[in-house]
Amino acid sequence: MTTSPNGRRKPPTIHDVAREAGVSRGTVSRFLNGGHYVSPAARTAVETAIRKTGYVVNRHARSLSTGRSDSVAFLLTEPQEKFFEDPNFNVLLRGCTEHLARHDIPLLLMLASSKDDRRRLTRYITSGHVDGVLLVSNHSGDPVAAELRSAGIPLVACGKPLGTASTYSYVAAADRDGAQEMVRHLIARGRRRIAMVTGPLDAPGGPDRLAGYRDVLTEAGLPHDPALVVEGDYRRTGGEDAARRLLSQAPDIDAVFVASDLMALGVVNTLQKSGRSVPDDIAVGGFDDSAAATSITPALTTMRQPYDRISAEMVRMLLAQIAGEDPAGVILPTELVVRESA
Amino acid sequence: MTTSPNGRRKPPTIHDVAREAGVSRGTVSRFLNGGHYVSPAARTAVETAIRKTGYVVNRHARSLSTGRSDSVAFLLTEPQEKFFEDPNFNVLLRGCTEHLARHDIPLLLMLASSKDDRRRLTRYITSGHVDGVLLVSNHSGDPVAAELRSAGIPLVACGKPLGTASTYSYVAAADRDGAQEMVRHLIARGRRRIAMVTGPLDAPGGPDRLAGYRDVLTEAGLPHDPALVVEGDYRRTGGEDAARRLLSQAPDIDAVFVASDLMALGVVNTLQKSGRSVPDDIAVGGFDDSAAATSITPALTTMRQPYDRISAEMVRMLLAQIAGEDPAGVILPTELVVRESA
DNA sequence: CTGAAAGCGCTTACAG
DNA sequence: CTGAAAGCGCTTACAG
Repeated sequence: MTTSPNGRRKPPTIHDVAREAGVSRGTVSRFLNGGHYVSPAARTAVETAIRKTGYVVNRHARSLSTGRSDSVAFLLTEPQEKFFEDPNFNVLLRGCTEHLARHDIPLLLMLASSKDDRRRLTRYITSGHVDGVLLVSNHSGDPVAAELRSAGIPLVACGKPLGTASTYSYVAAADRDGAQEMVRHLIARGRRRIAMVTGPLDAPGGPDRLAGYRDVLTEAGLPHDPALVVEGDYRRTGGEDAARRLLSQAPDIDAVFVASDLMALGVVNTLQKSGRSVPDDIAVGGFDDSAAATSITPALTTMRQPYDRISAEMVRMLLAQIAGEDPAGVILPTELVVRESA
Repeated sequence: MTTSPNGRRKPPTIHDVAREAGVSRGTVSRFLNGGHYVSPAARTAVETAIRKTGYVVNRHARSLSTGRSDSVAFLLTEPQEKFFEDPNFNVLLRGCTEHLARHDIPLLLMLASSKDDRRRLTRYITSGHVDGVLLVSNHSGDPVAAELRSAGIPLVACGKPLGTASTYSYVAAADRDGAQEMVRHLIARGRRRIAMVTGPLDAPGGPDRLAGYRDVLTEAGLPHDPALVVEGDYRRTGGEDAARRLLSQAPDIDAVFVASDLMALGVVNTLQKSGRSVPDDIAVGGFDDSAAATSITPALTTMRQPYDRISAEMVRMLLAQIAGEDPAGVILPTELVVRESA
């Protein structure tokens, strides 16, 4: 390490290591890239030299040479920006960061709020600055996803894309099965007049959870009353609005299945303010098992989404795709977590 | 754009632009880097050529050449990992990402959970992979911060470092002033037996908020009863524990100032479960004005931390430092937000 | 104001 | 198994 005029140390290069080890730079590079065609003696010498010099590869140089960037983007597109206020987001972002770190791959966080952002980021990504994209976007037919795919960028989305022609990979929870299980649980608790607050129906998860709810009503021989279903927006305030509407158009409900914990918080709050007791008067079941679930009284009974596994799978699939594998979809099971609200 | 064997498009290079514009690559580069010493004619030709070719600079090549990476790290170190579950974290992370995006600088998210992580990331950073670091670490004398600084890496921390010898920049809220204002508010509401749940006292903000509380007790001629002060950990469950202890060692309190909203949620919950009404029996004041503040009933009266400004300042200061400016500290004012809990 | 050329630190056929 | 050398796409003194 020499010191440059500005006081910052100049890191050792592959050249320093080669000199130290008494081999050529090519040999050092080969050692760095898997160690094929490197003799034991050379390997030892290089290992020692690396330790001695404190050498760390210059990724810019490597990237320039290989054409790979060895980094990936975590992209949040506009319609899902509110997800940022959702505790699930943290779990997902954190999981992805950690799993990537194990492969020594940095994560670039990208937020596409405006159309301008979208254009800028699409350009950035398609210019080869990242090897692939972890996409959080609930928008059906997100233009970004389409553009990225058509540019050949490896991509894994969180949530099952709506529409048929999804040409990209995704990882999702078993939304329909999970919804079924929750509604069955509500019925097992003796509830018969079960309402539902759905997520946006044009976003992944939305229609499937609603379908699961309907499946079980039919299965149990319960009537399908349109007054029982209200569309929400995955926000707490949306839950409050939904509960108010439900209370006015179907005041006799004895349970509500809410498609997200955050909305469920709003629902419980509004219900309690209106004088209803949860779960005695009205049972409430959520979806997610986010940190929010245990933040209220009564603690929320909910369907656990395996966000830890979801992030692990997203990373695994993205790396596989970067390595040349074809896109695929993965569905992970949810799990009923019974607490106090239902 | 030509198409390579693997089907991915090969992006145009500066060479393509130069050919298209009928100038040398040097001229294109000069145009790209500020446009100095470029004639109007050349400028126009280059602009047209860039548009026509869809050219985007290859940052790896640029970085290799300049020695700058044009990216920064957002680093969360171990003691503060729990911050990840704090809604404030999102606001901060998001703000930093957005402000950096305006300068076209990507943010690399880094989590240092273990000692291994710390070593790996320190190496990564000091090897010139990023130009600077936005640090979220509440640990006094964080070894990472010290190492980074001694390696000459530009660094801006969130929160005022404890200890005297802080050689790095920071942005913090006016913790002591804010605490004072909240306690004065409690007193103005007629409260006299005011308890406090502090943050960790070995972390930024902790001691200052406690000091502010004490300032006002003295100022109001109120006694300093050790039974009134309990140390928390910035988590919701920590708030619950603290409230339980308070209730047993000082059952006659009529107000609690809690050093964070998340802890305040736990405090309110425990208070209510014990049969106390908030704010009638016991008023509760929080700190942060995070999303959590309005998630409970009664809505939390709290001190607003200007996280939007904090992130803006952090980015501004980091870029200034990268450009050669000396480190500095910035303190931003807080603001009382009166809701229902006090 | 502009071009030719060196150099940034790697990887990777190519010859041996 | 190994070395010499070309090449990745930029920037930046240097000459003009």
